[in-house]
Amino acid sequence: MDKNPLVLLELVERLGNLMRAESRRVGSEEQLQPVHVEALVYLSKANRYSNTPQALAEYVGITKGTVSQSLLLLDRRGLIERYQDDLDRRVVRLRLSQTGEQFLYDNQPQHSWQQATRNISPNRIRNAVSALREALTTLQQDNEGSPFGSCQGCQHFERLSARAYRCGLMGDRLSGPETRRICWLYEEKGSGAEDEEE
Amino acid sequence: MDKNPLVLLELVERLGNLMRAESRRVGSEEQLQPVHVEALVYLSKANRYSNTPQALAEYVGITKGTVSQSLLLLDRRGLIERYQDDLDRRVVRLRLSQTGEQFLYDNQPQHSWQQATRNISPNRIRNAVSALREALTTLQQDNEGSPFGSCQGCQHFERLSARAYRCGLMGDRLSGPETRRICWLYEEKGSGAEDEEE
DNA sequence: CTGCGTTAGTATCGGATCGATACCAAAGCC
DNA sequence: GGCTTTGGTATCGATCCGATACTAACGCAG
Repeated sequence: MDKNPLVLLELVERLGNLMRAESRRVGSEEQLQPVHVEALVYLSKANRYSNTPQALAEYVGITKGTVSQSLLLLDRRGLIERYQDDLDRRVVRLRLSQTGEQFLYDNQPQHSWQQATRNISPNRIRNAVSALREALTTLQQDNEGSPFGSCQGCQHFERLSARAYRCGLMGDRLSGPETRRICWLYEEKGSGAEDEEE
Repeated sequence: MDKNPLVLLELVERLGNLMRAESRRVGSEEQLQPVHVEALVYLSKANRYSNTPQALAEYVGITKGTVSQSLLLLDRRGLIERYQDDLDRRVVRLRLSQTGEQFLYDNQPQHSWQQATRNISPNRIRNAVSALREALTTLQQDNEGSPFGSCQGCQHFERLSARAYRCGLMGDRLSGPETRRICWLYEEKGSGAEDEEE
């Protein structure tokens, strides 16, 4: 009786479908497609290494060409701002505009989810998170995809002092809040060797 | 620090995106879109109450018109069969054809997921399933959506004897395997009062 | 600095999804 | 028989999405 993993898959897919429908509902009054809402939510959580079209494309799983179109639309609507990177003038950096922030604040795409999970004990949620995180990590490795994660658990993360952090890969100082955002350079803390217990 | 639910949402959405990408990959050689693969997988798990275009539409979260198109395509390709219901001649019943079964068997859309979850202990998976199931139930209630579930946990499920089951709502006898398929008439067993422990 | 390969992003095109609307046929109910 | 409701289908227009080709900037070698 080892079909519990498939049951889990079914739940994940179905919840994903429902939340996509929710994105559709939220965006419909502003004529936004689900993928646009997803992009806005992503940008609200991206850090300085992941706020580019490329990272967004990889995150949502579509090609950079398509993402480029969506970003043009969001820019025309004034929901995001695009500006050039200082060092590498090829890369475009993205951030939510004031209007974009307001849109998310007004529409709360995640509200129904928070309602739906409010009666689940923190402990069970932590357990579920840990199980799904493991599935995600393995899945990403198998697909050669980029990782996406936040500083906790990243092997490049360094703590300089009580409230000063640093990314060892890029060498940048990081603020406390920034260490909790989505990063594109995330690499699982290998802790030396792999555990291979049966 | 109660943002764990949002972390869970992020994981669910990202895993959903990855599995959708997987569906795209699986279907690409047969020129099938992700939604077609999803439909085939759904039909492989649907029971006698849920193998209709309507139920499928509700399950994947798109309109019945769109689903109708997809089903026409799958029919033309010989992956599914459509036949009329005996009692209500408006309703169309769907089932996988031999070719459709073979397609799923050859391509194993769920293979990468099973790989990704093979090292997660059954216990953690069970916990995750239970937490997500609760989220799903609440979400569906809030959205007035149909439930979708299998007989275990459904209030209409009756056990006649060791190996004989029955759906109390429809009055039909059910075989053992059928009690594990996806049903559209699922209603959560209320069990009187809710547990509200902290 | 010149040339060459690589990378980030954009533009364009065609195929396909998707929602909206209208439509048809069967069922249920007086 | 009429009337409403329900399950599916057909058509249309908007939009996404992948594929391809393209531009501009970086990096490196010499």
